Amino acid sequence: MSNKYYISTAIAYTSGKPHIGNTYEIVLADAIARYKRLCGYDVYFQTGTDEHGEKIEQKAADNNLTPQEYVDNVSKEIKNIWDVMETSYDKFVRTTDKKHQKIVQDIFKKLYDQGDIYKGEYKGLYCTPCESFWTPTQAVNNICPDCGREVYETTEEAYFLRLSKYQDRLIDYINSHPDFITPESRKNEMLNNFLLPGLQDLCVSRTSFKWGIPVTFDDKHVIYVWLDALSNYITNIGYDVVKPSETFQKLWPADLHLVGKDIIRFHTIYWPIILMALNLELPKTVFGHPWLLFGNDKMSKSKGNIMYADDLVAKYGVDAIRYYVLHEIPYASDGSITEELIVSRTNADLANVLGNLVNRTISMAWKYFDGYIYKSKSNDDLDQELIECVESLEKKVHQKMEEIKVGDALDEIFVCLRRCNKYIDETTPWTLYKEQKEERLKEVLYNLLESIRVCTVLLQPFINSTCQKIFLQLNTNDQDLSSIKTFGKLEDKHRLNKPEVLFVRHEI
RNA sequence: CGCGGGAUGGAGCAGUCUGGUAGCUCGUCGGGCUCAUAACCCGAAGGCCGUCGGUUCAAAUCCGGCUCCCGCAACCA
Repeated sequence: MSNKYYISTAIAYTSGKPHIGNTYEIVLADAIARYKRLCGYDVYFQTGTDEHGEKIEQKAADNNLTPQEYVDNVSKEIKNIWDVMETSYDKFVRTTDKKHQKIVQDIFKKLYDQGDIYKGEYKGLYCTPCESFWTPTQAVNNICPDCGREVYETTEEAYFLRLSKYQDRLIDYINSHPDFITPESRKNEMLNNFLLPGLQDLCVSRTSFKWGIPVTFDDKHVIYVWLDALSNYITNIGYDVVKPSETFQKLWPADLHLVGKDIIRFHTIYWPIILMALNLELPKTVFGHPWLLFGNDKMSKSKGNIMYADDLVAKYGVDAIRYYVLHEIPYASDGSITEELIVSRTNADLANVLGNLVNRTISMAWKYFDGYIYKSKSNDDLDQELIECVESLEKKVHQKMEEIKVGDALDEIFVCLRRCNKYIDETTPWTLYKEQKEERLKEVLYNLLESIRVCTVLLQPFINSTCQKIFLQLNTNDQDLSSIKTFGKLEDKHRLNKPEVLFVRHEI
């Protein structure tokens, strides 16, 4: 029984620097990947960049670079942002990798040979800057609905993927696998808008530009985006049209594809059909996550409301930004980000609830016992209430994470942290100290420190750096899930390190 | 009548499936405490749960009409 877990993000398009909304996905994937590792899974976490297409060709030309030089730069920039966000991907793939290109060519040929790809003609209204075709109802008055520029009637010889052939199989699959597309509203969209009315075949090649993977048997054509980009999920883990590797056998099918809601269609219709045509299993779950809006508006350069992850991290710290995006996007509806919101969220949760709790508790341990802690066996009602809250936490977090409700999982942990702050006021350690109730004071501090430790163990997937700082202050190596199965892992007569402020408060 | 999601105290959300004193975070006001990062804890004010009608002993919750907002609507990262 393999306990592998294969999680992916969509690969980022190298048309420019990704903004905080684009960066959300990698952070979300990272939190899930780290959580699964904490749970003992053998996790494989893949991300990367999608580097072909006409838009890239033009951008490169605008910058007086070759397309390869251009994507090398942007891919590096994207990878850097992923690193700034402290994401723990196992592999960063690029669609310009030789190996990927070769296997995509093999896949294209295989599908052609077996009749799933055929040569035809594409006719439609095309917007060159947007690199996209539009239907007459979309492009009213021949104006591109996306950029407002004029579209032109174009006819192009092209290869098509026979989607209709697999349509009924896919509908059955979706209906019999309720977890395949989440959230459920996305599933309905796919079924009602595309599958049930009947699929048109998908155009999978272009002759209008060169920057793409060539079709081996017809050199006018390059392979168009989706067959190239989607295949990254298998080409980088050892897929081969003749003999897939052992690694591939172990890792495929993927457990979770994380994608933006804008490209859910490609991942839940085109990709499954490509896989069916290759006679491969389908990924277990595709999650179409919502977006991060600036206030109520979509982030865009023309609106001038773009926020970049690296700028925000420089200003507020990586965990403040990770916490913000993970907490703020509920599950099915879009989230919102502004600097004011970041500041108030950071102050309220990270500085006031978490940071201050850790600081005041460790400060008391130093003030009253010179940094030593003493294990107790307390049975006070107040203690029991706190301990129950802490002992039930892992299960609650687990449930939320299984549903990919990361913000809710964080909320559960913060309920416990708030409970700790309340416990301090209930037990008033400073009074115990004055009244020289030393044994009780030891108990209270122990319960607090152990509660903090448990919460910290569970916070690791989300804000790892901060958790490492807390563990250092607690001076403990008990950081894995097995250490929180029973309350009371911190050892008797253990000595803490000095307290240090975890999050400074910001002014708006 | 294209499909789907939503409308809950000042803001953001949960609760709706499985009807029965409307809950959480932030904000406001009052109080407490002093270990701590002007933080923490307690209390209060503030909602006819979008609207109209129906079912029921009882509706935020079930059924129907209406209004408004949002997503999707095919080769767009």
